[in-house]
Amino acid sequence: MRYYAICDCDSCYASCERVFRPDLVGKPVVVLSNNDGCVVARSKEAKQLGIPMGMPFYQMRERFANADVAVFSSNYELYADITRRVMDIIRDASPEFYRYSIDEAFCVLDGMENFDLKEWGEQLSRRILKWVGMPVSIGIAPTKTLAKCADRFAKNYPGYRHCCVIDTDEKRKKALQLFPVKEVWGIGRRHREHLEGLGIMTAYDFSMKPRLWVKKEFHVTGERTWLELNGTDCIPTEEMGSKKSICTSRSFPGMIGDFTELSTQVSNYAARCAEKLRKQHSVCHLVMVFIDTNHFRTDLPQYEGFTTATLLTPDNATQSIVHAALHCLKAVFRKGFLYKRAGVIVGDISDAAHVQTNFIDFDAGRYDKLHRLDKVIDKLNKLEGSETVVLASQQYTAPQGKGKAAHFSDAIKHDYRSPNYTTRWQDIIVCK
DNA sequence: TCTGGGGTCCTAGGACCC
DNA sequence: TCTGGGGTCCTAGGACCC
Repeated sequence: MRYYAICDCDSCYASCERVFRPDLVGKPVVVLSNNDGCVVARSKEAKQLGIPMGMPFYQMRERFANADVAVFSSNYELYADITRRVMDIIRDASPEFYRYSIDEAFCVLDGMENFDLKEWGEQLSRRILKWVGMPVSIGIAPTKTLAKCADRFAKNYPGYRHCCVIDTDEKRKKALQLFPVKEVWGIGRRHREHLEGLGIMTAYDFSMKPRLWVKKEFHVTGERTWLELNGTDCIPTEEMGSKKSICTSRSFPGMIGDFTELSTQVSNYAARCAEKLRKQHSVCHLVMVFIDTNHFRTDLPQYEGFTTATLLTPDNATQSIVHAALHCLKAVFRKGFLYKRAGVIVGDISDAAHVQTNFIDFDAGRYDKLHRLDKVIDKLNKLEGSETVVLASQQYTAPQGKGKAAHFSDAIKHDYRSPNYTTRWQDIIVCK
């Protein structure tokens, strides 16, 4: 019998913040989205206070102060570094590893027939807590969906000591009977409404429905979930290959009506996409740009613009992507609206090693130059911090002598950001 | 004043082809 | 009155995930 383990950081962002703030252990902690917009992560204590996910910060500010909730702006540099350390430990401890998201990884536990899986999981969780300071829960079962259920038990009941194993049919049935159907991996809001409307409340109720009925009502994805709950392993362990599309988008702290200012933002997002492409050794053929007005401001005229451009030759050079994105922006921009959000998506992604050069656009010298330039820029930005070197179009100097050129990162509000303890020398902790 | 960001897969329906 | 049938590809939108 094959087993899967899901290893999942508990309240990941909040726990990352606590790694260097042990005084906050046991206290409510929340992490905010970009621009300190809304709550995107909560510690267990914050959840117990009834703070909902996605709640706008400005509506909670007072309540947070009263309840002594520690508030942090999101610090993805810190979270990326802490979780990388966690993932390294999991990778070392498991036969086959695949990272599923920033805070989760699946392991395929082949060849561990002689191991006590419960003991293995408990040890791994203890090791990560000791070495990195991150609490991790582990669920182990014959399918990924059941492992996710087990993980939930490991998280919610301290008696499991951070690891829950479903390895018999009795345990499976008992777990599913205690498990609300809406919390099953793969059951979202729409399916939940549908199921609960039919009186199907637990994962067990769902698992007992006839397979054909499930397929008719919930299509192949619902059928897969049903099979997995019944113990049939059918969600493929995909190779964490290259992404098929890459998106960089932001909401602005205020609103932007000026084309030049907007084009600075779009240039930055395009440059980020190009960087991400190079990092996974890919090129894209398609560049897409969208701009949206603030849909909360129903008193203002609304507009959502979206347009695409195809590159003559698939590419990942910053200059090429930025050029295409600005071309899109010109096409989609309408004067007279105040924009709140913009983004660049690159799609039709393929391997950089197999680029077919287009004859019309054939200029090997130009490509070679751009790519060498990007290599140097990437290196400098890695060494000296991102956005040390940027294209001119990424720099916007505000008119009327507002003074300083607005940098990409400066455009985002983050009043409660913690130091980058592990990635910047100037932020390193000093013992006094 | 202030309301996140980044992905995947599946399906239905239209365009188009023979 | 009578006006085929079957296949593929593409795209928009829905649903889900973290």
